[in-house]
Amino acid sequence: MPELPDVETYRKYLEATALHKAIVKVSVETDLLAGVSEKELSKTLNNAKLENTRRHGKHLFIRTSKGPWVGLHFGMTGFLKYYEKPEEKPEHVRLLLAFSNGYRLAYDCQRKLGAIRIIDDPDEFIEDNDLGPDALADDMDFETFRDIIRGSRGYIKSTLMSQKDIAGLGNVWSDEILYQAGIHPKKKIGQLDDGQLRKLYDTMLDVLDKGIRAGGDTAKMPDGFLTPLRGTDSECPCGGKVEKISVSGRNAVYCPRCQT
DNA sequence: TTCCATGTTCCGCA
DNA sequence: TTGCGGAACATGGA
Repeated sequence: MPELPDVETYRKYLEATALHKAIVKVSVETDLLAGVSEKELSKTLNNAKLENTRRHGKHLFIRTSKGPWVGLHFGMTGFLKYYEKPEEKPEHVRLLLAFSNGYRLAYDCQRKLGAIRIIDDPDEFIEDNDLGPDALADDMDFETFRDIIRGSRGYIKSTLMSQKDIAGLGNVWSDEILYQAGIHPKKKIGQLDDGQLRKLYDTMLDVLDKGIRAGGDTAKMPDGFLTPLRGTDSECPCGGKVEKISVSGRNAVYCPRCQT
């Protein structure tokens, strides 16, 4: 479920498990390679170590001891798993690193919508791909947020989800933020006043923080949150029914009573 | 069997 | 020309 809270969780997981260990073997599924050959990837990773990580939006960057970074994007179904016993291997492994201590790190991606890259400079990558500032970046203050949102004209949900505007929010967490802020997903940006944008900004930071603390697990969010109610015919605490509508081709889940 | 999915990219229309 | 909304994409589970 890789939006910002999930990718941040994978980043911490990788930092806690797979750093500073010599890589002795690399296997990769070539379909997911983006702008890099299998040979180049192997050359960069073999006998190298993973030194540190960085996240921008839904992208995870891992610096190797040889200099270049490995860039991982998780698509809709990607995740990381670190394990020792071969029988713990997950089902759709697309990149597998074996370390000298016998453990392995798997990048799993069932639907192949993720990507594996070699990146010389993450900042350059962010610029080349027109990614907006990360939703949790230090310099994402309210004024910056407001100016970014005001620079767009469509539905508020679409703008929140646009990685070119703000990087990190996807379908599920944008729904949660709008729900907590009491704003209808199909509200046009021109219809929102600064007070509502302020509320949206505060809510975004709060929801992402709680999402990260839950390890990105939408089912584990406490009462009063929308994410555990997705997909079911559920009732909002207000007593109304949670509904689904299409916004820019995505499923938006919301409460028509609480969100106007 | 058909539909649907938490991702991005691309095309057509205002 | 630019930006937005929707379709398309790949894969497999319900």
